[in-house]
Amino acid sequence: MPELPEVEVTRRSFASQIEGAKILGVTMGKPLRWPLGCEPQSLVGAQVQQVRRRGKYLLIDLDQGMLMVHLGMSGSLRFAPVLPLLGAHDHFEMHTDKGLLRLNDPRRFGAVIATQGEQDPVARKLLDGLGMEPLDTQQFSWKRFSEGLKASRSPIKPLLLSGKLVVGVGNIYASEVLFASRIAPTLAANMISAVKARRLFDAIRAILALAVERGGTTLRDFSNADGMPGHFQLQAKVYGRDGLPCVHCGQPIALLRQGQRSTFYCPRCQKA
DNA sequence: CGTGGCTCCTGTTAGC
DNA sequence: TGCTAACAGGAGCCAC
Repeated sequence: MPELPEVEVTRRSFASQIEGAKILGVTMGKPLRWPLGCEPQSLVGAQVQQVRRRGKYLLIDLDQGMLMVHLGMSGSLRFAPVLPLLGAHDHFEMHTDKGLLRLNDPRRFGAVIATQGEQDPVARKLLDGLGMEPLDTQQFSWKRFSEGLKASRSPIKPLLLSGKLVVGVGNIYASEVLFASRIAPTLAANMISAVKARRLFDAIRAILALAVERGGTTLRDFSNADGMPGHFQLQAKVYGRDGLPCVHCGQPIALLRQGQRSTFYCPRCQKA
């Protein structure tokens, strides 16, 4: 469900509300991808300082330590003064003096991890090696991006998904940005022309920024921490549209598998 | 080291 | 209608 825009929209929807909150209690449901890493009770008394994001991780800074939250494939956060009774898929809840923060995650690929901070070995293992932040104009530079492409012989679609060059581009947006820049998903990164690489660089920034601005994509059931669905009907131009006519040329959209993930593209518009 | 395949888990949908 | 299999927005891990 959540790619960078959805994670960022979630962050913005509760960050300022939870700032300064004191933790009063923590409840865990079924196991998530990783254990919390500490006794839930040991978090009681800590104070939330700010909520940041790195890639698809939400980083909740505490006066002592840092919570890392990942939404995995099916996770969503809610933050509110009062919430309904815990449901079968609510696996983490943090009670604070400003409200309840709750993670609902049916598939449990998500995680909440308590660390000592960004230098904690557990945090470093997950954060080190992440690529550039595409919405950070300082960090996401054309120079580094084009050099990164030249350094890899991987097909471009799985490279985008890997997060090693640029973070936050998930399976939907990967297909969409490649369609927008008219690049075949199977093309080796180092074989992409400068013109196409520049289009891809621009498309990643533009499409992700627009998605954030519009409140994220609600393909199935995304909603932010206020419970509001996204309004970015990304009118996915290729994702999920196999067999349907390309919005640009009318040719049927094709579907292929790359690394166990579906890729959608137009065989005519996106030639190598 | 880079790359590709497998894996975790549950819910929904496509196909017979 | 009902069962079964395939597939789903992520990404770490392990074997080549």
